[in-house]
Amino acid sequence: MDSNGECSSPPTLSAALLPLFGPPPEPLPESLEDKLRRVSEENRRLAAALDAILADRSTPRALATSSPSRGNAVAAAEPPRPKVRTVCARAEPSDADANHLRDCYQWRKYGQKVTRDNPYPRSYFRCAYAPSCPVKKKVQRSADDNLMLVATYEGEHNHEQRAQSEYVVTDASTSLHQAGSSLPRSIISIDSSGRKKITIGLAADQRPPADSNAGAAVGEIIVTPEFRKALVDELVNLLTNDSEFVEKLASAVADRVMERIPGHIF
DNA sequence: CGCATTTGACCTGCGC
DNA sequence: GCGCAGGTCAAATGCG
Repeated sequence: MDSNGECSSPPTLSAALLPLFGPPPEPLPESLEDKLRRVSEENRRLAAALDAILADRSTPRALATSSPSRGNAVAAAEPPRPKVRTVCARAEPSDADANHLRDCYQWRKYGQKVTRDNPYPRSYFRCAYAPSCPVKKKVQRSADDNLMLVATYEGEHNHEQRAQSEYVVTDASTSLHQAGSSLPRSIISIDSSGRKKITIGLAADQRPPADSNAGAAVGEIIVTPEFRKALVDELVNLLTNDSEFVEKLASAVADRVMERIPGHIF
């Protein structure tokens, strides 16, 4: 799948999922109620998929069994290193002087430093929720764009996330080069009970108004193409091995086809 | 008063 | 060994 969301590979499950991530082939008359029901159903399926992915990541043995040759070799040859990942986020203009990236964890700042290659100070944070949590976070504004925050996370949390939050996940190229457009965007939200919800295909102006969680921190995370590809790969890998999902998908496709047959009576 | 943040000092790793 | 840069510590400070 390329950066435009188009897929040039032979028909696979990922190709079958394409309608979930892109516009429908042709607009069908659909009431708001129908749309809400359809999106809710997609939410439910994707939430289950994400839960499975996260559960899989938290169990190294499961990863080792899914790719035995690579996983075992790496584990045997290299000492455990803290996992490092980088996230870019666009800060609100009103927060132009702030140097903090809000997310679903609680952080305590323990240092700040001006680095050589960047005029903006780098802030150092530790996870404040669990004293034993080894995760650290570095946040620094981009030297090129002072509204772009670059956060580097080291390590993995050994506890559940605590605060509720909602992220608007966008494609890097989209938000950098087509800012202001109404392209479909995905929303991943995590409520206080730890349940994840993904809403696919709703542009910003189509999203439902904020509910009782309006006070929650909202950050815009720009997903790099590498992260996006890894996420898609993992989703495809997981869903391909989920016979129940494949069965339900086939059933849903069949229903959709039947809907389009002229004269079909519901 | 307690907690989070600030900030200068100190520590550590790396290149020369 | 020395200097530099990044990372961390801890006392001072601010705020609710």
